[in-house]
Amino acid sequence: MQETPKQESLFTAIADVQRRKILNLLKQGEMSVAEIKAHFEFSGATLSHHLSILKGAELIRVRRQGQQRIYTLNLSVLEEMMLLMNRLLGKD
Amino acid sequence: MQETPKQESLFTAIADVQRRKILNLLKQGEMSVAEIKAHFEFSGATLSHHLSILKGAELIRVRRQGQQRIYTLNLSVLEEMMLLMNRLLGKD
DNA sequence: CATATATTTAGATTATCATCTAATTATCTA
DNA sequence: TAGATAATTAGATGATAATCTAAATATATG
Repeated sequence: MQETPKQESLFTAIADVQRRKILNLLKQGEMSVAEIKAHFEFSGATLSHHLSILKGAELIRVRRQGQQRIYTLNLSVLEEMMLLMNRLLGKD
Repeated sequence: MQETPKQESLFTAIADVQRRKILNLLKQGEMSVAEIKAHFEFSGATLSHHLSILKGAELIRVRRQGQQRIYTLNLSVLEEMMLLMNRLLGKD
């Protein structure tokens, strides 16, 4: 069974430890970039980069609220990710 | 919850598409290096490199059989991997 | 409208990683 | 034991990715 670019992007997205930390953080609930940033050492530009990769993989969603951007986990893609993992690792 | 080096190595191991293909291939059953190699374009040295990363993550096991080395999936670590994914992505 | 705040984008740098060829190790067999 | 076969290891190279600073964009507010 062939792997799609979208699936590829999921594996790439979770390959980085900082991005996994961001995902974990967002399990607490939606957060602005500044709120997320408060949990990390790296620059805002780097955070923006990671968020864009997570968003590209559709693991998170954004909405605008004034001058802030609020990020949330995208649960449906998380579920798809689990299916993918099952397929990669499972016996079917 | 803190991520261990072993868990880190699992995410790194599945990050590469070729390694994911190797895992998929081994779902068919155990194989020697030469048998695995027959499915890919890259050199034996590169294959050896990928196998060593998968082995480092304990996703596969090796045993010797004459001058060959036979690789098999390590199902217990695959299950652990699923738990990890659940924890990363799940709601708990 | 000018300035402040929030975030992203551009461009450069550095580190990591996949890959290669050549050399090495280990095993088998004539 | 010499030569052949199987696989790994060493060392180098090129590509990709994480990170930074500086600049740009967008929004809010005095």
